[in-house]
Amino acid sequence: MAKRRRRGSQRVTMGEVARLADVSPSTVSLYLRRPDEVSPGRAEKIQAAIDRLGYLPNTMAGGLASSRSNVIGVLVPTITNSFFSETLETLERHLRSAGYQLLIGNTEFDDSREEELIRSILSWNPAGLVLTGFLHTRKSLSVLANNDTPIVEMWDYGQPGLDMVVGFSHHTCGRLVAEHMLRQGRRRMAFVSTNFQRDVRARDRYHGFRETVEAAGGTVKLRELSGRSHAEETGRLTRALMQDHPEIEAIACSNDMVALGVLCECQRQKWDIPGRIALAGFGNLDFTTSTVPPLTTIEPPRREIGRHTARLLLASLASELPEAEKRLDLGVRLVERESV
Amino acid sequence: MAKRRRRGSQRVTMGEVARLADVSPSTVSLYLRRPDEVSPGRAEKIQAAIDRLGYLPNTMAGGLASSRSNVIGVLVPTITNSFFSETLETLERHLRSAGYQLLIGNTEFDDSREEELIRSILSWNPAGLVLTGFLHTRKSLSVLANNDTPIVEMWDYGQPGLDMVVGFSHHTCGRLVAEHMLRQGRRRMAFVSTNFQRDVRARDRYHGFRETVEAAGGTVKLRELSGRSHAEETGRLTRALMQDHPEIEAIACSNDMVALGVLCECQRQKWDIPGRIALAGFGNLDFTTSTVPPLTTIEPPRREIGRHTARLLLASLASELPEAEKRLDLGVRLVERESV
DNA sequence: ATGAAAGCGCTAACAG
DNA sequence: CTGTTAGCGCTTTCAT
Repeated sequence: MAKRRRRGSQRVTMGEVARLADVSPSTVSLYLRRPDEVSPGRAEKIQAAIDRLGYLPNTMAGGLASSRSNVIGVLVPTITNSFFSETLETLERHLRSAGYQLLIGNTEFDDSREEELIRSILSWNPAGLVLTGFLHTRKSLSVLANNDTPIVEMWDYGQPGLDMVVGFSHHTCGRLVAEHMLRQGRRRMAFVSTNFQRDVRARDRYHGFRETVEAAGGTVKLRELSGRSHAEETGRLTRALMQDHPEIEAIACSNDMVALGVLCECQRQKWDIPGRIALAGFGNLDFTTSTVPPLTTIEPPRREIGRHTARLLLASLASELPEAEKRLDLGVRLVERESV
Repeated sequence: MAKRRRRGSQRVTMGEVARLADVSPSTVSLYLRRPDEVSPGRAEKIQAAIDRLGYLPNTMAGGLASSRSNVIGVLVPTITNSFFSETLETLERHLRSAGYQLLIGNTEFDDSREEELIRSILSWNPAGLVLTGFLHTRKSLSVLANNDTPIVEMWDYGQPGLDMVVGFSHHTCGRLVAEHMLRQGRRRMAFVSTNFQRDVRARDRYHGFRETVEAAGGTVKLRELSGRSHAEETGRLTRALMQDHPEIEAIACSNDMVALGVLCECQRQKWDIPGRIALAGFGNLDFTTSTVPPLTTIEPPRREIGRHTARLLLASLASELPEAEKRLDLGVRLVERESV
């Protein structure tokens, strides 16, 4: 049944629909875009022809002719991470219901890959572009400058940005955790983190943490994983950390997965949390409510970022976004549970 | 500097490059596609013009003219799930290096959304299509039948499929866990699962588990979450389960996140694992090595699915795939740790 | 090796 | 409300 025409792009064209419905192609086109501007009788015949032939419009032809597209490019460091993937999911939902298609690119925390992806996405003539963070290569910047596509930089806040910004301050996250631990009387602290090279935002959180702790007269030992959060390495690092610095009273982690690794190691070593040691994460992942003890963490506005990014993009596309509303700090919230 | 032409699709065209390089547009086109078929001198001038103007080819125009595209559509139930997202990441890497762009769609475990997405992706005239599983609406099937796009159905195995298949048997996963538990002398079992409606594959694992246990004279109590794995609900369900059926000696979970919830609840209730109760998950997520005790689980070939899906697609696109190699069972592996 | 010409399938004025 | 007429920016024969 299938496989009739090899290399057969779109099988049935608008022209064929038009012929079958006995109207002109432009009427079909109009019907597809603004159905109620076509007389009911013809509309019906056109729809019948479409169904009969199984017609699917050719997006490329449409895009070329109208010189605009319903594509929105989104670049994230990795989709293998519930932070970004939940943002993506929300973004997709909102944008799709407005008729847009996401073109998702994985930069793998690599600026030059981002550059390549920006080019590749721009060549689709996208209606909008969403990037993660403020860090882009000089070349990316110049490509972007030559382009009037609306851009949202998300998941970060605090720098001017290229166009629109939707995020929050990671520095503040670190500060909030530090303040909370200090309040509980802890002074000797450590920060266990995924690799800073991979994740610049983890570094910002670290800086916020360290500055706050030190300003209060405390100390911070840093332990950086070699890559993404890896459970075994986290355990090993934690063990070594506690051996080298048995005085440590609190550990802040760059994210909840790392914190889970630390927590398990503490269970294993019978270091009571929060008696012997306090522990905090970042992300408020689902499991943090159920660990023993439940994990104190930071709730980042993952889905809100998606929602507002979509909103700003759509407003910008409709030229309805005043300059003053182009930057949005969504803020974060400390979730106090029992581990600190 | 920026914002010159509003609604200005592509700023610089191939024609302008051609003019600046003093060649014809078709030579530029040729240079872009097969650089070594133009004379070195002109090639150089063309490249200079491209750089000078910051030319980016218009993908839509190219696609329309050649009536083929470098798009490959991928439909997954959710990207918010490391199973699919790792497959996606791998798939993307392999396909991108072959010059393809992924168009990713989220079906949200909803057949009719899948149908809509299939149409939407097909309208891009994609070079290939990747779907998750075998379950599609009748309409999706008929749209697909009218189309000669290569299709891979992934993450499942055991049915004929539409074209190519890359996956593994979820039924086998359930069986492997059951056999392992039976071997350890357990008979009274339970299966705690994410919602079957959302995840048909979890149901297959359950069936594999149940059939094997019952064939050996054991029993299986089923507890189904109302949605995706939710830590609090998992804890609640586990507590109730153990209260209603204190005789239970082993719990198999539909995935590792659920297992983590159960494990934490057991810690909380001081039910020794595996002494009082054995526990197994599915997924071999990173944290499973570090929990106390480490979690026995099933390793699904997440990244292999991505790799082989890319391989089959590419081979099929090059018409180099014999019928016999269109179906691939990647198998799974039981990872025995200390929780069973 | 290069260029001229003819579209790809659709949209967007415009005229009726 | 409907049809005619031009393209959108590129690729692809086919000559040269």
